[in-house]
Amino acid sequence: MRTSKGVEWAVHALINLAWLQEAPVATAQLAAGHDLPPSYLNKVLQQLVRAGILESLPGARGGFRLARPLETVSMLDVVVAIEGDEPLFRCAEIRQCGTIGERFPDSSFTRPCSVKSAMGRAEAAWRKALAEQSVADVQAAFAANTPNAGKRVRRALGRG
Amino acid sequence: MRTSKGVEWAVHALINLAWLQEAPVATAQLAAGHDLPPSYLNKVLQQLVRAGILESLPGARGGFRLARPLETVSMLDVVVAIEGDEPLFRCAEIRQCGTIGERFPDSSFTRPCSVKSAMGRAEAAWRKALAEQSVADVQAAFAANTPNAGKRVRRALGRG
DNA sequence: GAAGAATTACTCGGATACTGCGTGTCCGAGTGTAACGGG
DNA sequence: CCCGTTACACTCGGACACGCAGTATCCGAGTAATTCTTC
Repeated sequence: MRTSKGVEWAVHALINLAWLQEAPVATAQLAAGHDLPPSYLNKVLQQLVRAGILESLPGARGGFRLARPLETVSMLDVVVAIEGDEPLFRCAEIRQCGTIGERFPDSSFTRPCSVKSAMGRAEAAWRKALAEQSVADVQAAFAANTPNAGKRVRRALGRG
Repeated sequence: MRTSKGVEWAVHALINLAWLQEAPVATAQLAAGHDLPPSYLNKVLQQLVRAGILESLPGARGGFRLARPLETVSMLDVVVAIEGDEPLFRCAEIRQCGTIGERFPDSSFTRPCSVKSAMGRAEAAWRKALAEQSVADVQAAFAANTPNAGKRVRRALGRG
């Protein structure tokens, strides 16, 4: 079990787009910025568009642009946009199957499975921690580590 | 991204083994208990043995047995035993690559990646929640939902 | 010189292959049990 | 009747296929900018 690479790509792309307020950036430029396969990055960005985080502009001089400020985009929003909102732990209800499960009356299974509940509590903690961090926070931490981050990014993308 | 089925199987198997204190149980019996593929369940149980949670007894009348009481086994122990201790989010350090990454001096990357840190905080919360719940707790919750759970399991496995 | 139409170049978007891991299955090595024969 | 030996049945353990989701790629539809022609 591991998160797909798309999450890391998406967050970095969002931060880079935030440095370049307004101006749309093409997939090829963003991909070259971090040595990523352009076509696959494009698919990731499309998922962010469907989630309402980005907006796309077609045609020449087109590209992707932030649909709303990063302060309003949580890390959970990004993860859900890329990975989908399926739960990490999907209970198959095996407690109800087999020679053991059949020994219990159906009324035993009206309460949720205790294994599912335990895993669900941990997953809720994970989601909560993700929801409490905005991508803007991550951008700020990045900027704190590296001087002139915004300026460097703008120059690297030829918009400085 | 989703946890493998083996986690659910492992927890149920551990709880069932806990009802039958001492007596070793063969894979085939545990598998029949919840309608699981025996050979694959066997592989899962082997992983629990390597983690020191179960112990295996070869030969006729052999099988698997708890190596230590479930109070000392956390849900995190089970997840790590099945899924491995790899982090959920593996940072590829793409921040250092490409036209953008190359614009930053190496000294910028002595601090950990902010994206990695953000994802790591959420993962830590997940692990903490898992570590705070023992499998015995889950067993207790299961027993609270279903009357005579232990007796039913022992009868289903022919040890009643 | 200005306006409009055709052309061009560039972009996104989805349809199409490939790879790796989770899933599932099979067979062999090893061991405790039981049966059997001898004392 | 008791003990040693032999054969057996059962178990785990690891080696071998399969399928699906994540990964990666390519090509077509559509649009804005540009160019050319005409007035």
